[in-house]
Amino acid sequence: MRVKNLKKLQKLLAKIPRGNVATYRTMARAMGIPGGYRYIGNLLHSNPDPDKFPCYKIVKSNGLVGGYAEGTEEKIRRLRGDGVIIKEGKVMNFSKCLFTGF
DNA sequence: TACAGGGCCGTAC
DNA sequence: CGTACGGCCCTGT
Repeated sequence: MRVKNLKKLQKLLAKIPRGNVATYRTMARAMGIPGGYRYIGNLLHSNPDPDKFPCYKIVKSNGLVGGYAEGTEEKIRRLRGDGVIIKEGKVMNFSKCLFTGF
């Protein structure tokens, strides 16, 4: 099992402050895979432990929440629970909520 | 062990 | 505004 990247991603997610979000592109870049944003989605899709793996903190680079294994609405719900304002399926104040401190 | 396909995207046309 | 394709690693057969 090459869960190395998975763990890395998890660590990066843990670095995201409450109320902030990151994009697939950013995460991929932070992992050293600039063009692997799609791969990130793949990892998250096979998310082994949703509870310890806040993948909902990852949104599309255009601010849209994007998809979610358990449903987009659930994702939005969790984001709101983190203090992120979601409207019409997209993150409000996206630039502000976006965390790039990797 | 090898091959082929997949995925919560992004960018370009 | 909508469609098509691209490049990345993992999973399953």
